[in-house]
Amino acid sequence: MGRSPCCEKAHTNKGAWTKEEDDRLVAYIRAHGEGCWRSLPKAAGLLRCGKSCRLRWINYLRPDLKRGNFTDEEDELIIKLHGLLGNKWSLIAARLPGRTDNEIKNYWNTHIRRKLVSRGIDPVTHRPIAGADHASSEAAPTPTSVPKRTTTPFAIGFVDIEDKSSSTGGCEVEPSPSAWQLSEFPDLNLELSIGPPSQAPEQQKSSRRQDSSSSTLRIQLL
DNA sequence: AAGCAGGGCAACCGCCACATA
DNA sequence: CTATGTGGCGGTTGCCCTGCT
Repeated sequence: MGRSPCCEKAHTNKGAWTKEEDDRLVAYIRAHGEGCWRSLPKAAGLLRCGKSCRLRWINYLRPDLKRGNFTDEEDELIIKLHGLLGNKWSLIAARLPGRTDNEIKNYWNTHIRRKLVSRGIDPVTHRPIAGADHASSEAAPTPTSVPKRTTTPFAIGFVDIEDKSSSTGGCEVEPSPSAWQLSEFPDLNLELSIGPPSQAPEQQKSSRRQDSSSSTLRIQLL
């Protein structure tokens, strides 16, 4: 049996948001807070899908968004986190206050990817392109080869991850396919632990799931 | 000045995990 | 235990802007 659509597509607007729609959404969320995205559009008088409202709020309207250019420090942090986590944009975004997963994803695809290539580094594997000397390249799985949204194998073999949150077995700590990455960042001192999310309060509130996305991956870069 | 190409970014789509009835 | 609803995530698309010819 098929899933019911998330909204009545026939009666919803699509495409770019207008100023008026933005105002309505912001006003509604200010008055009632986030939550229940499905019913929000109707309650707020918006002809939009709930998902669309959520995305618009999270990626563009949230007051705590930084916007503007990424700093070099942010660049480097993203690169390092990507090396560890792969395309787990939401996890990466959680470590960059004021930045959204969508923003980081776009930034990665447009800027950082090229930056790495120009440095001679493969943006997927974070290893030197071509002539890569690490002959151990025998198909070491890359971070991005992590199966989509299963229990997240953080794939960090050098640290014990204690999973307090998971009801589904939580974070599998697999033999480290990414252990090699440490050698890429000799100056990187990481503290990894699962703990309470240190993200924006409303983000926490709306976070229902107790999987790898909501488990906080505490990474301290020293 | 006009046309074209490429890049950047907002938004959409489809899938998945979890909660709940 | 199963079916269904909802929220969240990552990948992808397509429009718009800018720079180049």
